[in-house]
Amino acid sequence: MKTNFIHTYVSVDCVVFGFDDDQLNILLVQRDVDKTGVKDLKLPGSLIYNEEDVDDAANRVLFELTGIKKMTLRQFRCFASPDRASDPDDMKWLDKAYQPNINRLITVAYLSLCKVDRKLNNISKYKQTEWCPIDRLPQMPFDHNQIVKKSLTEIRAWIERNPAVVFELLPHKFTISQLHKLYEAIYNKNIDIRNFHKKVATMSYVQPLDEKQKDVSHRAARYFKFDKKSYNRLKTSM
Amino acid sequence: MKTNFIHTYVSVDCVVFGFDDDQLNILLVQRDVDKTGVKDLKLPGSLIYNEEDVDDAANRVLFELTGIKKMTLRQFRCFASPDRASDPDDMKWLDKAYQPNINRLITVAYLSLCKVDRKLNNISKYKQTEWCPIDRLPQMPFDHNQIVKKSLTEIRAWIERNPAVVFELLPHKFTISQLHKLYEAIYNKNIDIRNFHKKVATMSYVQPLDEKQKDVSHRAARYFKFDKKSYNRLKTSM
DNA sequence: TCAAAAGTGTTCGATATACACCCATGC
DNA sequence: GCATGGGTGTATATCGAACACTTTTGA
Repeated sequence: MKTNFIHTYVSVDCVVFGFDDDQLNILLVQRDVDKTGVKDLKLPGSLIYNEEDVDDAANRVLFELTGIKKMTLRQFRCFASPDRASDPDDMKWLDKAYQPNINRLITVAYLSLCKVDRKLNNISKYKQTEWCPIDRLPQMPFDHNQIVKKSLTEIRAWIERNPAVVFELLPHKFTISQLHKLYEAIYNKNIDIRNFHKKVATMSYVQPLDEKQKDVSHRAARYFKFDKKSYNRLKTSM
Repeated sequence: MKTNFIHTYVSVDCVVFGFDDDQLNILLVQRDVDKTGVKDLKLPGSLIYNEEDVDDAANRVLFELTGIKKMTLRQFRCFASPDRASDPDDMKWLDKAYQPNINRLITVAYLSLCKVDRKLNNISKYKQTEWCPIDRLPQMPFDHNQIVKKSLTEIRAWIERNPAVVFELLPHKFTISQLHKLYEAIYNKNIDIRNFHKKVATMSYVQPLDEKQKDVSHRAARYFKFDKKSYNRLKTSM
């Protein structure tokens, strides 16, 4: 019997999106090797445990990263190129962070969404976490840049299938303007604000509150909320 | 250093769709254990090799199955539940087919498409392959039934992103009626034939041939072909 | 009174849906 | 001539895109 079947470690890596009223950001962590002055950022991730499903592993990584128990997440691809972990620096880091002689590493990539103003309970092993604008990402280890690139097309497909997820990126109370800017950032194009108002008006699950902005030097905008129940009612009736 | 990280084999499993002018079918293979009279069908798949990417492994499985070098395929999900390979029969089979003591197995699932009338060059290790209608699937080992279920929603998403792939399920020459039935099977609903004709007429890449059906006991239908060049021109101009 | 962002309606074209009859062929 | 499936057109509804001005507020 051949024994040249792969026998390997498997990891999960998470691309966590956040939105800061201006652009999309991704949450990166600092790799805990000794510093040489250069920043050394990567996607948060972990090898998975023996009795752990990949979804559970992704949830664990996100919990360690943010302190949030059940974050919305979505698996989007397995990356398994034989040479994805062949850079000497990356291999050295694997030796140190996990164990020696990990010659190959398969990873399962996840998308997740997080409010950027959320206090991140950095329970974790990570020295430092950092929101990084998607158009100014550093060079990252392994194939993390490629994973992020792929995640950008996936997030759109996700939102089209499930429009509720965008609200994970906004505060509980938000203005139409915030939602508008978020859509513009995700689709990377201008969206006519008048048509956008109409579109939102047809979403029964985006509901106006009585509350308005305060202390703004212009007309105060109304706050809206996302109503999960209305959304579910709508979706189950289809 | 903890050593309770998973260190495991990884497989690929392929859900190959075919269309027989009536319904969608999936290509299953017979598991080569000694028979007890009961059919024992599963998704075609394989452990992956040391120096092999998962996409390459899926291509290899499909080649061994059909004799076709580069089939259209699409990765859609990693299945990694810790107990997906815990059924005693399944474990016994793994022992025999691969090697002993595979206590856990992670699989990466792929979609692929194949013309059912294609001569399958069964190059392979498989005793027997069988097209099986999707609404009459047998009980399969591991979580293969779950994988197939998930694949049904994925195939729709795939076609919406890339309408060219449906033609992989039809002969090179096909009638509008065949295409119509195929769409009805994929979406599992009736589609008005007059509106369907109009829709097809807007697809510049579906082109009429001079040829018509022969020896049919009704008005002969015109054959059409899918023109890849027109399709690519259209897609790159968008 | 000015600056800055909020909020609002109409028109047009494209696309999707609903719906019914005549045509060609083999038997 | 009849059964079988092939092929066609029109009317309506819906959706998305284009487009500009008035309102509110604080400074």
